[in-house]
Amino acid sequence: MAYDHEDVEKRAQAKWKELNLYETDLSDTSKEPYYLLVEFPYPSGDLHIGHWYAFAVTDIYARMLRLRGKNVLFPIGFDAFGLPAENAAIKHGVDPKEWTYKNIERMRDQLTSMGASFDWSKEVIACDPSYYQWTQWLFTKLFEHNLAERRNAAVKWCPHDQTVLANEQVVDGKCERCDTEVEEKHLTQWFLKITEYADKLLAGLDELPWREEIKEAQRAWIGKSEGAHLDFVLAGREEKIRVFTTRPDTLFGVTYVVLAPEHPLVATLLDAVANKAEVEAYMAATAKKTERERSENKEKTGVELKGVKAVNPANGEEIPVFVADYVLASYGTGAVMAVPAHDERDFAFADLKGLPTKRVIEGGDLPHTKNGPLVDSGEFDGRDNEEAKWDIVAAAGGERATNYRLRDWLVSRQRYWGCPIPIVYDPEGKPHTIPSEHLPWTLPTDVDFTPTGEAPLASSKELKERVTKIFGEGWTPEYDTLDTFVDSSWYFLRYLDPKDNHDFSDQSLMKKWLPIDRYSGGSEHTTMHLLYARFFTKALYDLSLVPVDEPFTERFNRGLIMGPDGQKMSKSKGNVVNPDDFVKEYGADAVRVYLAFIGPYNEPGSYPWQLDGVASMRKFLERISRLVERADAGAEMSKELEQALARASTKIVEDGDRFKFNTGVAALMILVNALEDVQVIPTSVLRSLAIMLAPFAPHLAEDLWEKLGGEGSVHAQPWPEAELAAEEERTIGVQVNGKHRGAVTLALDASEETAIAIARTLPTVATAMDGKEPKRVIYVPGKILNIVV
RNA sequence: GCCGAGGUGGCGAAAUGGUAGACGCACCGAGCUUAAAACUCGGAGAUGGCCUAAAAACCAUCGUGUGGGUUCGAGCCCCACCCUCGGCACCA
Repeated sequence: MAYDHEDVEKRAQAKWKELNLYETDLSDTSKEPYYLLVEFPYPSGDLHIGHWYAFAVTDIYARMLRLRGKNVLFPIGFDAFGLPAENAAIKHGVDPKEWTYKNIERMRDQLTSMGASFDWSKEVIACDPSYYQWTQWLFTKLFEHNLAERRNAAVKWCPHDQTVLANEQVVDGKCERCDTEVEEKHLTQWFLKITEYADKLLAGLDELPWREEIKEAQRAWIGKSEGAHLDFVLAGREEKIRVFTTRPDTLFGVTYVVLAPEHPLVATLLDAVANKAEVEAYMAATAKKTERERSENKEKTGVELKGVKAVNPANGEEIPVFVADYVLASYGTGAVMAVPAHDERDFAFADLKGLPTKRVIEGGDLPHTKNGPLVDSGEFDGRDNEEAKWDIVAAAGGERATNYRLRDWLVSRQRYWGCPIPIVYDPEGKPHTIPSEHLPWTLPTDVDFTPTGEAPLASSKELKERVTKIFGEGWTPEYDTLDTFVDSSWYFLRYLDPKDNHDFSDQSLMKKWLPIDRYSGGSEHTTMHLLYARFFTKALYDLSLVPVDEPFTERFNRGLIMGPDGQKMSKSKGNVVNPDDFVKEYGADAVRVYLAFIGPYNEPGSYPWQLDGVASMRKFLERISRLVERADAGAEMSKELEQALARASTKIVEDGDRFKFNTGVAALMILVNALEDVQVIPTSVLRSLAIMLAPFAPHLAEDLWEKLGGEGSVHAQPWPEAELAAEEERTIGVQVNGKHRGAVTLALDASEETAIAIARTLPTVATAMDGKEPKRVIYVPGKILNIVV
């Protein structure tokens, strides 16, 4: 009794479109607003299994919330700037814009065909001038408030993609996109000052009810360290070396000082050192190494600056100064005080160079990194190291300092298909924002896409002429474009007012709809997009442009769908599952139900795609359609049926709110199993079943609703709020001496005496009691009876 | 190394401190069928016992990574350890 899923799907989708079911009236005040967000996709052109898992399962929740009477905003858009379009342009000579919009059109169809209930009227497309105009406007606001800055810095460069990258886009020293080893370059680039928000980003996490692993990953990424700045004067010279340390308590144990090879003082001191040639050779050698090579080579290297001595501010001791690449120029002050007795790295280096080790904290073997009483530390001897820490800093003339691992966000890219940075340079080379009347500052089309390391926009004649015409002779354009993560840092604000030509969003709607109730996405964005979006929101909040300082109340990172072999899907392993094949054979609904059933959605686990899984869900759906043929309007509603319905309804709602759709589906199966034992089923029961099925299998549910004579759409019905009747009796376990010995069914108000009497009739209980009388009885009505003899 | 999340049948998994393994996959048996598919019914943690022609039912012991502990009672709480996954890592 197979149903024709293609026909059912086509009819249902046409019906929803005609009824305009999913367009959210944002100003509606009769229902409680709920903003459900899922990360907008890059329009790669084809929906893979990951897209299905992301959108179809989130859609189940959107539909469930609507049935439960919420005014649900469930928008969609496209993160449409980015490299693949440009690469297609380079490879096949197509227009990146055309390529992108063609893909968007295709993906709209695919998303509709999975039965996703997106509100397409709110669609945003990041590469559309009506959108990027406001990306540009927001950038100018950040620039005006000194949160965007152009400066020269050591940056990561991807030689394959021919562009700089943000720190967050470098994974294990490789480009996140193309896996190419990144290089370090010194370039003048645009940065957003996310580090100014490091503390706020950290503090905000404490209040968020997110899973600990997401919060911890962000905390680790921000990497706050509290310590002190201390100055080591150079003996007989003007200069001093400023170090950052988290262990000022060990100051008396410093036996040498180390500068990073890139530290500016190294060059200054070069003429003063006795071994200039050796130092220069070392600097040249380290300059050739990537940061990754340096950190992978645990064997430390370095040379002494002979003839130079630093003075320990605590005791006036003169100690040697080294240049070594185990000290990073980019962290702290680029210089450290070395305490071999209480730091593993310094210990290793001192060991290598035969440098002295001086213990200042009592305790175990060296290097000893734990706390303890101070020794050999002058007036501080005997005090607890932690307790004396700040007194030592004060005595040494230092000051408290905090350092972050987080770096400012590098946002300029030497690529074409991105949002043009809304900046022009005056004849002196000073940057100016482009006034809002000239926004959108459109992306020129007369460019050469071939990557040369030079930004493609530099080849545009039109752009240069445009700048000259508007700003005058001698003014020049900015040629870089923005990182696409800038586009995606605020798209969720635009959904509230996507067509507004006068503002980036609507203030009163933001007040009503923000923060976003629930944001569903991938764990790969934990320290990228999710951090950037929080930063943007906080910055815009401080500029009074948005009413909230955290964008997302709840965040769920979904798991990963693996190949049938349990391995990550990849073409080279040949284990890639194409959802289209399954949709064609079993229907979109079966694939949706399978994805919901595969495992909990609230945990970032990984689930293998079982080849028989979708088929079994299809069978389940067919069993439901067969049930519907047994509908009888005159059949009597029994108490058992009512309870079965109530149990399913309650369970699905509870589990849905926890993003546990697997047990929700199971609850539905239990109900269906029970209904199969009933000869004639009241129509009202089956209608309730159709409504509860609707979030999971929206097309079939619509079809069944019609067959059951329901009015309108099943998706516009109220959730069946059957009430769970108070139970009268329950089967509970009986234990003797804490060991399970059987089960008895008891009235919930049965007395302890009754419970014991009935339990004793069980042979297993009687045997276990061995004729003895109970010494103690634990009886929790409805839960357990434990007889201790 | 540090931080976080986990570890339950052949597989995906379920269980507010109270009958561990719901629900499903795969599997086994039976029915329907000329046959198969589909469908329907039933079974199933392991080991042993009892009864048998054989099975079921029934009974016992063991069983949620390992070892301890708290508790009348632990998959769940506490301590130590092992393993898997994720994050950070020469960050001073």
